[in-house]
Amino acid sequence: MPELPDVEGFRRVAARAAGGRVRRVEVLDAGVLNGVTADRFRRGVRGRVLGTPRRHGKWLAVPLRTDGRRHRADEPVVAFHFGMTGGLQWCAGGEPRHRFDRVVLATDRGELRFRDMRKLQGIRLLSGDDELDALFAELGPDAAGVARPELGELLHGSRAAVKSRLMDQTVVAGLGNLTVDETLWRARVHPSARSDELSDAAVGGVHQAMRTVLRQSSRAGYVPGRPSWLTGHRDDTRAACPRCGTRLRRTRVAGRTSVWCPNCQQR
DNA sequence: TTGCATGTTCCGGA
DNA sequence: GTCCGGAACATGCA
Repeated sequence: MPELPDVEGFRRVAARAAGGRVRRVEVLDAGVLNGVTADRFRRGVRGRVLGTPRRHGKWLAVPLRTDGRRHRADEPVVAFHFGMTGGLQWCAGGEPRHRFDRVVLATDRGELRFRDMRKLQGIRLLSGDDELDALFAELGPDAAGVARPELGELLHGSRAAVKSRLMDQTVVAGLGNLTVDETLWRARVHPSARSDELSDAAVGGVHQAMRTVLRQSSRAGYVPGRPSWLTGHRDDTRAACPRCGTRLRRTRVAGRTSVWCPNCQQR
């Protein structure tokens, strides 16, 4: 599931764990650790206090501290990426483990559990803020905060299909297949339209639609399948456009299944 | 059994 | 050399 809104939900989950000291680190499947051994991960995290979580795009960073009230720049940071199937859970009541729980950070107050079926990206242990900054520097601006003029420059900088441009995390960070389809449908822009050929009005429409989609989805912690949204109709191969009633189309754009309305979103 | 999945990365052709 | 689209990746499910 995880796109920006889902990760925003995971940030709120992690915020519940903030302030807790990690008493025990359980690596149930080291396959989710990226660039760090289970041993080193355990040693790096155990005994430290979980700080205020920070999200950029689809990444979630949890700074750690040992003593004192604040995380210092030279203290480690745990960075989570959830791939397509990952998630974070806060369990304070001794709930039973899930079969896809891969890493558990147990504090005095409860457990933060990283759950992931497919193990595509996983967890990194960064040595400090420099490494975190370097990681985030590879990404474009966060989609929830990008300003319209900047989005215009980013979109106009490429001849690629607007959908693949918006999905490119080094251009704008946080959008995925669902949020992009929803955004383009709202903005009435064809997913295969060339990014550099979008009019200023189209860029403005994309920007506004993106902000609305992300704001409302982030509040829920997922992209809602409301009747008035496109997302609720993705799985129905015969669904009609919620806006005009035309039969929706499903094609592959930028290598992913894309749902769009041939009437509302003309090239 | 087959195809598909809301993630990223890598390869090859234009 | 750069850019872009598609395949590949690992795993479970409909």
